[in-house]
Amino acid sequence: MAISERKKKILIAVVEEYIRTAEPVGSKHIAEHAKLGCSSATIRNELAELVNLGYLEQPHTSAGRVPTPMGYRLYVNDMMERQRLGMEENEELNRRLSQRLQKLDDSIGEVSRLASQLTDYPALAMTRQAPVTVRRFDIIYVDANTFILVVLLSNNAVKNKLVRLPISVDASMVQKLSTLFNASFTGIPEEQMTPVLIHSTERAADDTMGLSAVIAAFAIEVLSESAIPTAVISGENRLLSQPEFRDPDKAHELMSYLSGGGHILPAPDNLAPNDVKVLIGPENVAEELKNSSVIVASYDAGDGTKGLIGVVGPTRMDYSAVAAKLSALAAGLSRRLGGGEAPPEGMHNKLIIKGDEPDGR
Amino acid sequence: MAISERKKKILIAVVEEYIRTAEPVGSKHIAEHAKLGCSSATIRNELAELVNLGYLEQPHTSAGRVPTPMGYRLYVNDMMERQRLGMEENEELNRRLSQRLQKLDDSIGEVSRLASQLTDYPALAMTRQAPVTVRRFDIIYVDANTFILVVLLSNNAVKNKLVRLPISVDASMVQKLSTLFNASFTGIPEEQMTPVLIHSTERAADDTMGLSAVIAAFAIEVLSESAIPTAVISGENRLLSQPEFRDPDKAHELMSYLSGGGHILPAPDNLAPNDVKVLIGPENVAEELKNSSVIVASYDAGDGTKGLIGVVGPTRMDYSAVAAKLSALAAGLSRRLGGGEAPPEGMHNKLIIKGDEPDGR
DNA sequence: TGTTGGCACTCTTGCTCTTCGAGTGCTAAT
DNA sequence: ATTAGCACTCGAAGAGCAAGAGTGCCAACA
Repeated sequence: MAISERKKKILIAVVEEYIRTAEPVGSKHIAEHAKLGCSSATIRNELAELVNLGYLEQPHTSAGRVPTPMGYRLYVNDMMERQRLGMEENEELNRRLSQRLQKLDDSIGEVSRLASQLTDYPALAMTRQAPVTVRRFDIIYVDANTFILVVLLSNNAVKNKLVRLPISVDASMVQKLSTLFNASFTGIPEEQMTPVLIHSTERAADDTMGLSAVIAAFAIEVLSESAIPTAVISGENRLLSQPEFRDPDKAHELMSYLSGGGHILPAPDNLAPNDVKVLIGPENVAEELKNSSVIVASYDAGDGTKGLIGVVGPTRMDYSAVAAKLSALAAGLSRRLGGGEAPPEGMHNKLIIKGDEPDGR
Repeated sequence: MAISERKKKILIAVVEEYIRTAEPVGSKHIAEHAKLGCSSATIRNELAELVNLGYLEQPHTSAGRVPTPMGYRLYVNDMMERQRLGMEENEELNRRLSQRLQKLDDSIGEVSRLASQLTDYPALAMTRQAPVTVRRFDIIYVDANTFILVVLLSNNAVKNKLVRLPISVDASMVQKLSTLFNASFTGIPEEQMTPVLIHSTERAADDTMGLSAVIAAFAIEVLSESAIPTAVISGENRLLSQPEFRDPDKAHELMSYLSGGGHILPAPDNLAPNDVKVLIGPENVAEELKNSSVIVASYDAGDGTKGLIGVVGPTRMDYSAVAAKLSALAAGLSRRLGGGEAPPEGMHNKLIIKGDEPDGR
């Protein structure tokens, strides 16, 4: 159903004013500020119709109007100015982004923090790995009781583990095992690392001390860790600056749901890279999010790995600004992490450096 | 100044009841519940004196009494029942602890989360590394354009990085560099990895492609990363369930201070391992914490690395229970991470609560 | 001297009642 | 179709009031 041009303008005025002030918007205000050439009475009539159509509602009879989720949806779909970040702003963003990605660990956490800082809402970042395999095993012999396992994964991540043994092993055994594992454990998914396979490797190497089991266990652990998507949320406290969360119970409910992890973000794959998706109020599946909105952008980290950056806020959220920022952020990430083609702007990183992971224990 | 036995009992009653209910405690209640053989009038007299002495205060003339920071301090120093965790509870704790420490990465984050879950307050964990050095370099040659840098640090952590080069290198060069770095870059602190040293290595290896610089940069990066203490906070949202943070502004203030990082915890070293320290209200240095209390336990992660686990809450905090839990957690961590000698599982170390000068200002 | 019952006093909390103002819906005039 | 005008509604804010909890103090008592 098409609605008149004037209704659109009025709806826009209500949504944007409400986003700005969090107060119900009255007809008088619109008449004065949105420059349509008509009086508040006319606008009152229009507003009444918009309420009938379901785009607006009033908290009580003698208050101004507030957008419904349906109203926001119409606004987002058809009317929203698709903001673009200014040049300086974009550069600033990219500067901060590359600064953070240099950190050794936890780049996903850094991304999440950055998104939250930029938008001033709680933000959430996750990556979902395409199924990975081990591309290569290395075993560094440190001393008779100690060696370091290093595996290079198909997504170019490197994982390692320091292994200490109660008994001593000689270097040749380690060498032999390394060769065997590279022969039969590379390129296969976790499920195929069966006890049978492990056992046969053990025999082939004359390994009486269960080293094969240790190595295989590590491989399996690494692969299964990579399979579960990791999500990091940050900036939860920013919720509290929103007037709709002045009620500590509401705030607490949502915040503990958020800290619970990343069931928040929608299906990971059905988003084209650099696409931005908006979920308004009841459009969210989770009960806890029915009064909130979520904006998600996806990026492509190369090697089939997809990532999402999302932001959570009240339905009265600055969709336009947040969408623009997330979109720019996702684009920046895709550019930096994504497939081989070198980033156009990156004169400074001659070497393309890809992740690592510490271990410690 | 010594105060009478009865005053002590009354103070204890007030503190514990207030901790439980967050409501000012009246004389009648004490007369009925704390079984001293005297009437509410007597208690009123005693309460008035305790107010004069500065241990209690009343929000307004006709309300019950509430402990002052000084009152809490006296309670914590002299009167608190040193709680000990029950056997089952302790086992449960250790079970959950070892479960979490198995995770590949981010064990400090897991510790922080566990502490927060156990105590139901926001928790913070950090480690401060003793100065580390590289114990060993390994360079895994993957292909002509790619190799993996692996360094083993003096604290047994292993760090790695995948390096891709725009040009090709042969394996022998990599081998040579590896030997050279092991000869001159191991066992030295970051400051001694000077451009001069790097340059001389470069010449010694006939390295015209700046590989030495890449490797040295990685070593420096790793060492400097290890030097900065990392702190992870979690469970901030639990603040919101405390009545004293029903005011969203107060909650927001503290929460954003907390997410800001770990300036919260006090001097890291002057705590003996497994010691517990309590900072009450104004005893905290940070302005934002003057109305809150902090309980910290330290543990020894071996190799000179110290760690802290802390919990933040309102001054009306269950000092006894939280101190017991943190102490048990710290003991568990020391046992698992710490140097060779493992304290026997069952016997827990003596719980020492270290007082602070009640001066505050 | 320390303890206790009693009583007047104080101050918060929760309630109702009122006022005020913003914003509406409707009607009649343009 | 628009507009001015007006009566009406409803929430927010404040005043006033009663109830209740808890105190401080005094006089009596062991």
